[in-house]
Amino acid sequence: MEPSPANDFLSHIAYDSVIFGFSGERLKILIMEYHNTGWYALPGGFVKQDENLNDAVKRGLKERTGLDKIYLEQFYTFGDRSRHVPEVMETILKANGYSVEEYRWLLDRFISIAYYALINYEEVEPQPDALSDSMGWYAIDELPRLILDHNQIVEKALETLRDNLERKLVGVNLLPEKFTMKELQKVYEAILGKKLRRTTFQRRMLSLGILERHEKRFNGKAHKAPYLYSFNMKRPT
Amino acid sequence: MEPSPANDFLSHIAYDSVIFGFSGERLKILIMEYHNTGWYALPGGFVKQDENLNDAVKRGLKERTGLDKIYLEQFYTFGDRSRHVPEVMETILKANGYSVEEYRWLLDRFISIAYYALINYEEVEPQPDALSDSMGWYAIDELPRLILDHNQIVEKALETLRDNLERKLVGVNLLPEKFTMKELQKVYEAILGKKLRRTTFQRRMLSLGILERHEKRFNGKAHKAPYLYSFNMKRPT
DNA sequence: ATATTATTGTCTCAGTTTGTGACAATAATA
DNA sequence: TATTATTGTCACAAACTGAGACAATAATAT
Repeated sequence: MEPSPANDFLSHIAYDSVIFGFSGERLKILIMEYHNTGWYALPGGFVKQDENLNDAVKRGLKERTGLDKIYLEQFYTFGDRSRHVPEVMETILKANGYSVEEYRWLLDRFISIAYYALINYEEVEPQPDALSDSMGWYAIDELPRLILDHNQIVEKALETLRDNLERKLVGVNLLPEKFTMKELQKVYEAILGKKLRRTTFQRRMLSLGILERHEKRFNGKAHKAPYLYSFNMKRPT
Repeated sequence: MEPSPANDFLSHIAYDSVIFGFSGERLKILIMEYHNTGWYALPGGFVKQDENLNDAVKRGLKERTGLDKIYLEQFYTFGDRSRHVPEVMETILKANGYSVEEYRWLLDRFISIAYYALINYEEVEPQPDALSDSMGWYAIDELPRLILDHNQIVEKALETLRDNLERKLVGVNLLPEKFTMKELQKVYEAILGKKLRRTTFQRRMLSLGILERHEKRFNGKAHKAPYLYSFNMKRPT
């Protein structure tokens, strides 16, 4: 997030984003580390007075990843009182040399609207924000402890992603434009956390009629080369 | 909603609830009518400073319906700038004789967290709030025009309800404790907006293994009496 | 008592989808 | 030219679904 005079933003309202990427056959998310605290958190931000909520999230995503057209979905709004721990933000501000006076609004209680994003891992150059000195990928089963309720937020994001996987075919958003059937299967397996049967998976995907088959990809490996496919539908924004 | 000094509530944050009931073989929702305006709206409210978001919604639901343990689900948070039309709230306040000065915070921009609730129609005694003179049931295909984006909110609630119907078996929450298979089928048909095949429906419901069969219900009708069933799982809160 | 009526619970059979293994095709290597 | 690892497809069984048939049965009419 970008500290700024209070009146630029709607008070009490924040968003957090769980940005999924896929690499090395594993599902990962982007985590920020705050300066001088050893604390980890989800990338997030605030909503400007004259800005749509969804646009605020897109803006933040663009700043952190450089990407414009990302699969993005709102999945839950977290509003428990217990997520209000002003000491956390106070410590972060101090560790960054910001005046607690000037940014007092950050110490208020916030309700956070949580989004998850699916991106092509290879296209991203993670950009830490002003308060954090790094942003990096963490496999979802090897996350550090995150501040506040951010671990719960990730948990719920994963749940939702799994629920939506079959119904909305979101898996393809984690891959490059063209991909092999095996790569697609690996994505599904990483999200669901279980192995799938190759023949059944291939048959089902093909029967959906939304994959377009292209040329083969020759890997230089000593076996039959797989076809490349692309997703053949307008992807949701 | 209950007008009140600004500092009792979190600014910029509201909730709206789409309360579904089932009666006369139709799916209906509770709609409020504001005093002296002819305007209709979803029942909603605000979150107290020291209150969990979910508890605020439960509190509001209790006030409007008298019911305590309701199936309740958060489904989307609406945050477009376009939903900020201060003239609407101003008119409503004036029409009710409230001082616009004192309740100026109500004219601010609000982000609304939307919930849907499923209740047993017969148990409810709708209670209008201070600003409205009536609250009544409207069939979902005969809704009046609602203020702001409330018609869209209902639309999205319905979509979500339909999506969740099969996965979460929420249908039973609209019926009394014990119900016949035919009644359950009518609920499903009302939600999905289409007829279902009796035998297939019955077979599927029974195969789920979550319905408990009880005594028959004798309607006094000249035909075989149906069994009563009850739902045999802890219902989500 | 007995026939009639409307609805319910269950079964059957065909058609479709899914789980599972088999197998030929094929890039690169030995 | 044989070998190797994988890919695309098929075949068959098992499970599930759509659609109709039919007996069982509460109340009413005869």
